[in-house]
Amino acid sequence: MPELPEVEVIRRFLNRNIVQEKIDSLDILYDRSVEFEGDFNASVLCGQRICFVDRKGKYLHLGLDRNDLVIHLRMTGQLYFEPEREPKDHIRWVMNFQSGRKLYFRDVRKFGRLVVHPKGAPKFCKNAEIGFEPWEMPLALWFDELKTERAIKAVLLDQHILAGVGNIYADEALYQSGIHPERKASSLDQHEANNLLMAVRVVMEKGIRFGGTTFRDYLGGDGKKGSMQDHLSVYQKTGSKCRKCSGPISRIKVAGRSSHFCPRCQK
DNA sequence: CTATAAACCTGCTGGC
DNA sequence: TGCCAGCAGGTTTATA
Repeated sequence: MPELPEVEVIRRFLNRNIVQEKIDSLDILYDRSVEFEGDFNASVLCGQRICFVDRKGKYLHLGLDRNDLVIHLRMTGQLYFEPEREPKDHIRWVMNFQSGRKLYFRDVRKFGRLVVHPKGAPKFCKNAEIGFEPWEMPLALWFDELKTERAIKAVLLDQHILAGVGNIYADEALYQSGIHPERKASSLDQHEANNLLMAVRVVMEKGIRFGGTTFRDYLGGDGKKGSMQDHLSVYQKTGSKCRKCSGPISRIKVAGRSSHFCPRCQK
């Protein structure tokens, strides 16, 4: 579900709401939704304070006194307090704070994970380092990463290169910069590469500003839907008119994902 | 190195 | 109304 902008909206919510809170307990309702990187269990969290709420790409990183928590919402994960006005089915874990507040994790498809790490620099991706935030990626390195035969969209979606780009914002950034999703990454010149990275930054800033994109499950931590879906140009707009040339938006499969683009504006 | 599929899961939609 | 295929914002692993 959520890409960088949606996770950032949730991060800001958590940052306002759970920093300095002390954990009392973690109730695990579905075992596989929680993993432990080390020889301990949920009871280690008791009494620990939330020191900070950070984010790397689509991963949330909660720093505790003696552990680090990494949360990935995958496709349908949601985090919120006060479930009386939210669905109360599909809850996978509940974090109880000593203040009495409860943070709920709801996840219909059960792909999301809370991973408890020992204190230190937690690993986000499984077998490799996670890539740069779009705003921190150096232009020269970005251009270097494009020296591959892969489709440009596959590179955009690769979390080891850029962190946080998913299917929606990849399609939007490619549209904004006039680049066809199937173009070989190595065929982009310096100018196109720069434009594309700038487009990623702009479209993500816009996504954050509008509170994220809600097609089905996404909710900000306050339980509110985002409105970025009303400001998209191509994603999920197959057949409707291109904003630039009025031609129909196409949909094809690239890198195993459905991809939406304007055949006339994106070469 | 790259590309594709499958696995992990459930629910919704559209066609017949 | 019922059934079934296909699809969904993601990541990892296996296979070609």
